[in-house]
Amino acid sequence: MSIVRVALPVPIPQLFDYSCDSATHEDIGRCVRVNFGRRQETGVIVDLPTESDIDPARLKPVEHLLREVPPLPGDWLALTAFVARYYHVPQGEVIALALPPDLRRADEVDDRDTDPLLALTPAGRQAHDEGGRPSKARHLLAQLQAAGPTRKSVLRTWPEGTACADLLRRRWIYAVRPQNPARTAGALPTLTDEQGQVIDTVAAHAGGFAAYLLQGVTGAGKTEVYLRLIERALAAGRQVLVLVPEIALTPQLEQRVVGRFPDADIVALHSGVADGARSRGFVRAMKGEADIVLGTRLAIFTPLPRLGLIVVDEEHDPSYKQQEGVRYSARDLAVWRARQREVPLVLGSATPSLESWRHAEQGRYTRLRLTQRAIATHLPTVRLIDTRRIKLEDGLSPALIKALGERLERREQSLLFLNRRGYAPVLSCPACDWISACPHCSANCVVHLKDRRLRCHHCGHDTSIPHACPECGNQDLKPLGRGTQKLEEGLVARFPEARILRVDRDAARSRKHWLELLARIHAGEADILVGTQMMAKGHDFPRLTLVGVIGADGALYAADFRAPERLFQQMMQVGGRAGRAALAGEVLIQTEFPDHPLFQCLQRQDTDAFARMALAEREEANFPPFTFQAMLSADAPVLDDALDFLTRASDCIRSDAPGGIFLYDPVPMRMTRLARRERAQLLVESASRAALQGFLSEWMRRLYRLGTARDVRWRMDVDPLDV
DNA sequence: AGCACGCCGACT
DNA sequence: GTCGGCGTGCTC
Repeated sequence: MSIVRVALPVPIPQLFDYSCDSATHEDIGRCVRVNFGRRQETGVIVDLPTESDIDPARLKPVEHLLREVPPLPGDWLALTAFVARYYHVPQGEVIALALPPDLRRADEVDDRDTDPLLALTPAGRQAHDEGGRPSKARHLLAQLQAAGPTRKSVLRTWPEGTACADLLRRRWIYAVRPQNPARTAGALPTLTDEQGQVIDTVAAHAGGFAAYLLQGVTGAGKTEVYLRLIERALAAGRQVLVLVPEIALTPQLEQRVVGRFPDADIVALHSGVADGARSRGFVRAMKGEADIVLGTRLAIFTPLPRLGLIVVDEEHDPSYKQQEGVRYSARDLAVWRARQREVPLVLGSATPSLESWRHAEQGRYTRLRLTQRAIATHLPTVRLIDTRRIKLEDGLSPALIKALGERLERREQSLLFLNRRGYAPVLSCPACDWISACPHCSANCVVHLKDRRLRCHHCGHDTSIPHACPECGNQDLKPLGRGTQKLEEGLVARFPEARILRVDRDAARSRKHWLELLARIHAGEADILVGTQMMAKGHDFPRLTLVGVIGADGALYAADFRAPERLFQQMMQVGGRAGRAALAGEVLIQTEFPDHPLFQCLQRQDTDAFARMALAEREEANFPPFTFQAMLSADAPVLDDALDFLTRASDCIRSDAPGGIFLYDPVPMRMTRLARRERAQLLVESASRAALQGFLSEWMRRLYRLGTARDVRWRMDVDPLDV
């Protein structure tokens, strides 16, 4: 009779022991079905302890041990254990998040992908021809050579069929992908000297852990560097993990990877991938069959037995941080995982996060630079338009209007960037004080004139636009401010001959809509694009030569200390859209603060100067990355209950907090009300990550014991992005 | 989180 | 007299 220690998907910071006659160490990492309280749950065996702290008589037996699926590997369990420790969440919740739902239920995994057609690789043919000491593996190899490509299920019935996994592991055989086009042996782009040096540097230490911060402006050829490094890893028989930001709407990198490695087994993991395919990809990766896993933050949890390289593209992107549930940072976990598996890690960005920048400064990461634009001729020129003394027409300055007119004449594309969708951010009554406040949030409902709706962009509240003021009956309600729809409307009136295309979350409702829009833009069916931040990323538009930025100043007023960093990153990114190919690009930024250092750095496109300045400010103010933070937040139907909880949470440890730990006072969150709940937060800070972690462990122990009023919910966020 | 138990208020 | 409110406590 053995004891199994099980992680269950419940918000209790413990593991649970069960008895199980048949379990052995081979079963660590396997799913089990167990009775838990009144109900049944699926968990994962994380250990096989010799004895339990629980009275043996109280141990319930495991209901079912699922042996149909291979066990999760030890390093994967270690990763989930680390996430549980670092982010202070129960390991069972981490596992529930990391494991595809189908797998946790251990349904029969679809055979379409698990029964691949197997064939010899060149290495396999070589091994076969060379002969060597007879073994099961070589015997099976000879059979397969004679029989030609064979389904795995068939091969398994052969005398030495069990050696199949061994052959796959040695990369003597591979899964033939039916839809593979013939390998395009087209000429690879010529590398610049810089690219060559970067690749050599990383490749020189391919055998162990090393973190690289690859800094290169848009068009400097970061992707080509990734591809060459991937190529080398694959040639060495290793798997590669590539993380991309949550704009999985852009299939761009995926296409380039697929195009470059047509023979590789590539697993894509993003929000557009259905559960079934996700499970199959997970299993293929775990079995060592997949060569490349390309996905958004969740992909960091893919088990990869032959892992040889991790790439994090656009490492500064905030979408690597999960903002609910288990609040992990996939970028930070990538560093941990690379160290754990002793493989190199490449963090790429044109505008690195200040956290990574600091790590590079401290020598924890090796900085690599790509300064030359590999593709286009020049960087775009950036012009700041001082809007303080000029009259704007439809939100546009004369200079921007003139620039747009010139592009129309030259039949080039323009992009107007306005990070505010809808027609106007608020509807107001000039006669009284009424505004279109959301009934559930401390935010205003946005006017969507197209479908005559008022919508809250935070909670989704949706009503029709009233015909008269609900307060005073005035029929003349005025939309205030300007969103993408209104900007579009003004442009249509001003440039009636131009083809104007709005690209925001309303226009690109689904992946399908978005791909259609992209296709139209590429086909040259638009002269002026009006877009939100979804236009900032990915995609190069060859005829795009003008980017106009409207309403950038908001970030300068923002209370969030990271707002300027984000603005700079976004501006650099959106500016990078302009003038690729042979056409020179121009970026016009309308601002009331043309002298602001941020805009000055932007004009010179001097990322280093901006980073130095921003870091100096952060150090002065004692903000991250010079200090480490955690945020305890609570919400309840009534603000006072949330504040009350946080006060008690603070009181339960305040007197025991070691020196160097700063506990702030509980305060209402910036957006206090969200979806009928009122929210408050309590910040903890320390100059030492270890000290903060030690404090958090003790605090969490006490918090779980602290009684919670029934309608209060709380959570801990380690390394929060929004403070 | 669920789901029990348990102890006080207004209802057939 | 019961149905049911939600405070408290436990789940191997």
